[in-house]
Amino acid sequence: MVRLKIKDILQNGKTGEKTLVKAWVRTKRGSKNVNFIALNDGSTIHNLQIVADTEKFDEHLLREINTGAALAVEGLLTESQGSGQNVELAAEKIELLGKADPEKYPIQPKKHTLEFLRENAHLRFRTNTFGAVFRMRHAMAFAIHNYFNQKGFYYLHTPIITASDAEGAGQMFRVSTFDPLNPPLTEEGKPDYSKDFFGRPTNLTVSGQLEGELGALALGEIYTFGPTFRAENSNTTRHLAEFWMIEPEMAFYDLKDNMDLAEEFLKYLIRYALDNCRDDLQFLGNRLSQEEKNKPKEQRSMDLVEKLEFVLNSEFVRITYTEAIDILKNSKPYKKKKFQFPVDWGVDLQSEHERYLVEKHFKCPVILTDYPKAIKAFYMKQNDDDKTVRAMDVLFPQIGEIIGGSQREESLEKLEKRMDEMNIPAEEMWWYLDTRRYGSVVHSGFGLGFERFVQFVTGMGNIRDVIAFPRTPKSAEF
RNA sequence: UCCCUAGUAGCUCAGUUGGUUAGAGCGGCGGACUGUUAAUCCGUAGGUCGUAGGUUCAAGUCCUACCUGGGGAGCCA
Repeated sequence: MVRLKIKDILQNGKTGEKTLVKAWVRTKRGSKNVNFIALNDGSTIHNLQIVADTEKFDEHLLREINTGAALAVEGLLTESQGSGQNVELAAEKIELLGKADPEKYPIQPKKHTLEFLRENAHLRFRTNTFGAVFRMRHAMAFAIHNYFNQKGFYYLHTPIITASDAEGAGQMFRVSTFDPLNPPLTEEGKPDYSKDFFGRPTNLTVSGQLEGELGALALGEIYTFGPTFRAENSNTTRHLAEFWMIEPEMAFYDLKDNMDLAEEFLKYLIRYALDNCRDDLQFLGNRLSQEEKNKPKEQRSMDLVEKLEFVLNSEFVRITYTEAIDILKNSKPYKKKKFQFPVDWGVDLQSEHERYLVEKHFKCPVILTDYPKAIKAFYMKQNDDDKTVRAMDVLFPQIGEIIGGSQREESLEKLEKRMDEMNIPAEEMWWYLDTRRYGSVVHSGFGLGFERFVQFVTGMGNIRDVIAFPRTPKSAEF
């Protein structure tokens, strides 16, 4: 007999049909004559109710059907007499596949805090919340590939181990096969990396962008989607030491094309979520408003589905950094000295400033462009004013910068000059500079932090709750 | 890394200005109940009060250090 997924049973199951399910017990209730077992197999947020007449089954077996246990149940699908569900399974055969000791199993049918579940990350998939989050995470990953594939982008696998730290995007994790207590030494007494595995110092990648550009300048449009590593000692709800990033890179795209793509891309993903993840979104939305129901009304966030629809239907505001500074300088919080950090042309915007622009002033996603060159990376296209570069940051409500990108500098001369100014060793980057040497063209790209996007779309407040096994400072369990 | 905050039963928390045998709800277990919806009712077990020092006649409560969690900031995606 073929096992059916609970999602299919609830959607297409016909009453009167013999049905087999294999799943885990969420709750069991019952009286003398009948037991009700709520089963979940991960295919949907919804449970299938099993009805077991106590006289049909061994008392010992029924006693071992506890929360967390795995069952195979065969029976007739019937119309439900109760009000919580349309159909239920009248059990004829129950096999206990794996028991779960109720004295020890940590996930009990009660409200658990996210912090507790994080410490039980190996079992938290079995909760409604994390089931919904990880189904949605999958859907978003799938939609990303879908989007780029249908636009003719190629999925490029850039290296995870890299010898260049040219991007300077923070601290890197060293990759080495040396015995830390006893590395081969040079005559000066330093570790002799020429004897290490790669014959040179190597690290885990902080970005696939530079390699991505190499691909784009031949294949046309590429994207990367892979793990990224930062050894920063960041302890926030939006940082991980290991996270996933999407980095499209496109030949012949200028900054406007880049912005258009970023906006269309984000909207595609949001629409995909609304079209394909309704039940999970509904559940996560309800969870959120439950959590916030004690907050004063003005502090509550918008309903999750409403928020997604709002972003989908709004046009992202596009302004320059310089215009943003003007707006901030004329803002109420600035005049009342409410901002903690200074606002002046040339300084990087702080999250309080970004949040003001997005949440208070424009009340919709904002794309900021043309930042001062001093606060941006060496590879960004320099404007004719000699002060700014063709950078773009997409700012979202609540999470701030979700996308950072730019048009890339295609002039070899300008790029070399800029690298020299910023003390970036051009010799080591000969392969990158070769793209500007041979057939250089206008091109652009951006990076999207996958977990931050999943946070946005699920409404989860802490980034550690949208990745299965979070890696953060002092934390690499599981 | 900095600032704030917390660590008491499996979980969520209470524990008065330091003062006898450390409490509740949920969960667990036992029982009752003719279809329940995280069911309900009755009963019951369960705690070296994060770790190490210190102050005191007396520390869950005060002090110091460390560990871990959470919130905010910085760095950034």
